[in-house]
Amino acid sequence: MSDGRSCQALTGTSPVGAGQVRPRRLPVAFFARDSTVVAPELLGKRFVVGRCHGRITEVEAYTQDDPASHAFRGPTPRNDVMFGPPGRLYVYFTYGMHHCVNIVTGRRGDGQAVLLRGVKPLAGLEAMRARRGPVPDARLADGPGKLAQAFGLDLADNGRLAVVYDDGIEVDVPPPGPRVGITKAADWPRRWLVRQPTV
DNA sequence: GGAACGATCTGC
DNA sequence: CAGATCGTTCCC
Repeated sequence: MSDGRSCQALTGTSPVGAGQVRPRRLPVAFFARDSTVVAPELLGKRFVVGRCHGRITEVEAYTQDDPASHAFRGPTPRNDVMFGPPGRLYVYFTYGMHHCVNIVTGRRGDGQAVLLRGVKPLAGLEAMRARRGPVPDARLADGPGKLAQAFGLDLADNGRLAVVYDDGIEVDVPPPGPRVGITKAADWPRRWLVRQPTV
């Protein structure tokens, strides 16, 4: 920890911490805002679970007044974490076979979250490949279910603290577009993707 | 107690 | 474009 080598790994051409400034972990306060504000700001940030790191490339915002949100009808055993403190992972199981990963936003009691829909793998590629099987690296985590599988996240991780770093990378934040994979309020412009797929 | 429906992915 | 596959939620 205190030797020079661990610092070296965070500088230079390494994909981890490739920005100009020292990587800074996003504080809980970052997430204690409306999901429609937090979501676009998460683009270009680095999502970390153990050794697996990924540059966030696609997100969707869900608020409590959103008919498409799990929080729309109030707290339930499944969505309870959404109403808890910000900065936690809200993981749910769907379609009988997939997990999806959110980060809770807003104040305690709000019922908001940002769905992580895609990241570009930066580190821990071996673990991701092992979990995802024979697919191109670019396809390891370019979808909500794939992202959860690549990072090894499931219901056991529901409510855990989210680990996200700001590497100081400049991201051209695009205007939001309609959401996908839902039937209710799909046209609400609450989906953000980085312009160039290779952030 | 039962039925309908997914914030999806993959292969045909 | 349909099938996989099962937990959650809602209705009776």
